[in-house]
Amino acid sequence: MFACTAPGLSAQTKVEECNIGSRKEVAKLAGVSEATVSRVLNGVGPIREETKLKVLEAARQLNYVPNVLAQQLARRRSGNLGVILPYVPKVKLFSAYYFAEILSGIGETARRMGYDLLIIPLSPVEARSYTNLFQTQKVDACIMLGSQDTAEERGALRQLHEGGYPFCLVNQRFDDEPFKTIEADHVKGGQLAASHLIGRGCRRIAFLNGPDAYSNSRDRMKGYSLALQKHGIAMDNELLYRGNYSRTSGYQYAEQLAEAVRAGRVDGIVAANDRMAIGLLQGLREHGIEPGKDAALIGYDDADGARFTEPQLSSVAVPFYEMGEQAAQWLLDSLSEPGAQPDSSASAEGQSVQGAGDAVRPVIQLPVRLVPRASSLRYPDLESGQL
Amino acid sequence: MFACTAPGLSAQTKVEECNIGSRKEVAKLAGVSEATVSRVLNGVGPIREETKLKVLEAARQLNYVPNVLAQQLARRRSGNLGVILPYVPKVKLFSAYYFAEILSGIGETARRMGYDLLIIPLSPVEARSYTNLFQTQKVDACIMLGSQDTAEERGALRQLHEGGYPFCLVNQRFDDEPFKTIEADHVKGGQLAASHLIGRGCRRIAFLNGPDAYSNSRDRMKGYSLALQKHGIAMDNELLYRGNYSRTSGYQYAEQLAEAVRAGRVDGIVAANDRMAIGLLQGLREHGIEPGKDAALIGYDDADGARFTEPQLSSVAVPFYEMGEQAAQWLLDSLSEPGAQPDSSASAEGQSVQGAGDAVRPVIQLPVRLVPRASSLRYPDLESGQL
DNA sequence: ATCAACAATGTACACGCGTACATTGTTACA
DNA sequence: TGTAACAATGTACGCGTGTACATTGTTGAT
Repeated sequence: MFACTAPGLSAQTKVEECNIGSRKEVAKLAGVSEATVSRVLNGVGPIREETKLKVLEAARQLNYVPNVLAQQLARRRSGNLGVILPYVPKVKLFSAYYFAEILSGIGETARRMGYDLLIIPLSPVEARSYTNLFQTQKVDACIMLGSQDTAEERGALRQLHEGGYPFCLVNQRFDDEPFKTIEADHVKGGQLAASHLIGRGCRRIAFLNGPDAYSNSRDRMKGYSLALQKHGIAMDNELLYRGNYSRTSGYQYAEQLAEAVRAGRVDGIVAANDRMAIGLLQGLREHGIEPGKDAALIGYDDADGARFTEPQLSSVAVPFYEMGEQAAQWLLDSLSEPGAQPDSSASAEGQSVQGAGDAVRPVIQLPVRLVPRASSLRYPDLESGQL
Repeated sequence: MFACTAPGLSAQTKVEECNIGSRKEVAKLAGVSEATVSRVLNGVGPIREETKLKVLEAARQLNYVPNVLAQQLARRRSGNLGVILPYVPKVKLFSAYYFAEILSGIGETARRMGYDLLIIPLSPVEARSYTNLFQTQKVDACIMLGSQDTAEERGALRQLHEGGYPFCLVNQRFDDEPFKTIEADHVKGGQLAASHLIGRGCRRIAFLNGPDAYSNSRDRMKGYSLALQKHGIAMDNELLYRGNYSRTSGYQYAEQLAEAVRAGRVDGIVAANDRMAIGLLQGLREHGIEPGKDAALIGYDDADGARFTEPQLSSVAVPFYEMGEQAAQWLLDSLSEPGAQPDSSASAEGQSVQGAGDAVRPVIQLPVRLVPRASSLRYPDLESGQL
């Protein structure tokens, strides 16, 4: 009847029983009560060694595996760590370096801590309510990727926080909100990028930024402007461009920027991520501008692709993998803390926000690192008019 | 007491009750039995319109959300689609174009069909037993990514199949096994790649392949050799190289291949994936060989990076996203089929293998597509000795 | 000898849901 | 008018665990 009665194939693994025995059968075979079986398998309470062995042997013999679903119900814990992926039209999220790295970090940590990863791609249609996710008990905690600072999102997250549900944002900070957040020091990153170009002799530095709905966009902008200010270079609004972090959106500015470089109005470009930078780099070359020579170009993220281009793309490395690791670690640690009432952390952190303190704001910032490559070499002696 | 009693913040969303009411409370408020509540919410059996409204109103008022854990237990279905990720040392899997695309496809389809994605990264230590996953009821079905053809893996999958657990392999075929499989036509792909180079005038075509543990490696090899044979070019074992699909492993052969090109022993190179091709491309250029000019180079997969290089990399596009979609679709469809006994498909397909038939082998093959770019241009007039 | 303390185990129930079966009220048709 | 069919709902139980509490047997101190 069952497949395990199939003939010859794979005598490799001897399966003594094929259908999954339940706890009851184990108890009967071992000659003890179900409770004892449970205790043995969970290592709870004092058990006579002999009994323990009997139970374990019976379990082995029946090929017993506890039903996780039932455990979850009884324990009122799913053992799942949710990962929310935003819906971005026409973009395959996993394919973005950024997401892929963070997910890897989360996945590894979750595995180590005995949690499973429940991936939840947001639907484009349904209203954004995260509480539902927790109410159904599908997840014990949740990590939000790629969320944007919109009123709707802010509201949904507040509701979550007020409900005392543990969650953590990665690479997106909501100012004036007490949300757990892991991010990188993008102000510093923007500063590093711009300062690097300045150090290479650039004085007219364009900045191709991404949407302001991302705190990291705003942070990089701040860093860029700090760097200029520090070196006594005036900000020029004409040199600020806005893309959407796609390669295409970088490519689209190529003509305009090539013209500006040729006219001597731009001698260096900071792009807010590598995808845009790569698109831009290719476009510039098509328009006869050689990055690293006619103008310096630096990207951001230090994605794989930065090493594929010609010339190779200077960038700012962001520890996405580590950010994922830490987010998961932090969140899962907080679950096993003493005051693990869903309420506790909410109210505690609420205090720190109500009060003066920014000190206790639950935001962890990881450092970024400049990665200079050929695209930002730029020989100052080849200024403009060279072509 | 609860966080929802917090003051001012976010009057945005009125939550009438904060703690999750259970079915019992809804029943009481609506003045019906729990069974009726259940029926209304699941749309089962005939219900009087008036009762239905009463129940729905009560549920709304109590902010009732069914406990998924309990549903899963009662229904004996988790509603989770498992995705097994192999453990590859030092490789962040999500970051591979290949995985990212497939996962996106799976994710989208799963979402559409009401399933959640349970990501299961294999641990490096524990023995490879997949049955446990099903026995614990964590997943209803499972998609295997990146599995290799080893004795251990074969055994584990057989066990799964014999247990009647529904699973599906993606981009990896186990010959002589009745496993559900979605792959691409890599024989054709290898043929396309090699034929393309031949069409561009190449006659001494090196092949940088990946490990033979992957069926797609073997298939491409077959395609490569078919193409040569078809054009009357003799196979030369000296021209076969073996990498591990990493960029580094491509880079490592650069010196050797540059030398061969220079010596006129090689005028075209097929690489079995883009990562190796990109590493190779960069290495070749460092050694003074210009792909697309001194020799033709073509990669495989048509990853993002293929458009980043200089010259841009010719490649063979593989519909990874669609493969993910179809795998998920197929698997989830099969769950709701009439003969949805875990046993049925196993025995049925077992037949087809015991018998003569290869016709019913549950393998779906998707087409691949040549994507010519600059790296395979190669002007025949610049044969060898040009440098 | 008595009784407290404790080890070891069994009994009983809760977890929150789905659903088979029983029950009641209504309709239609003989 | 009797009855079969059916609509609408309630009752009762199973899903497979975890665990509080009860029970029994043993030990050690009084």
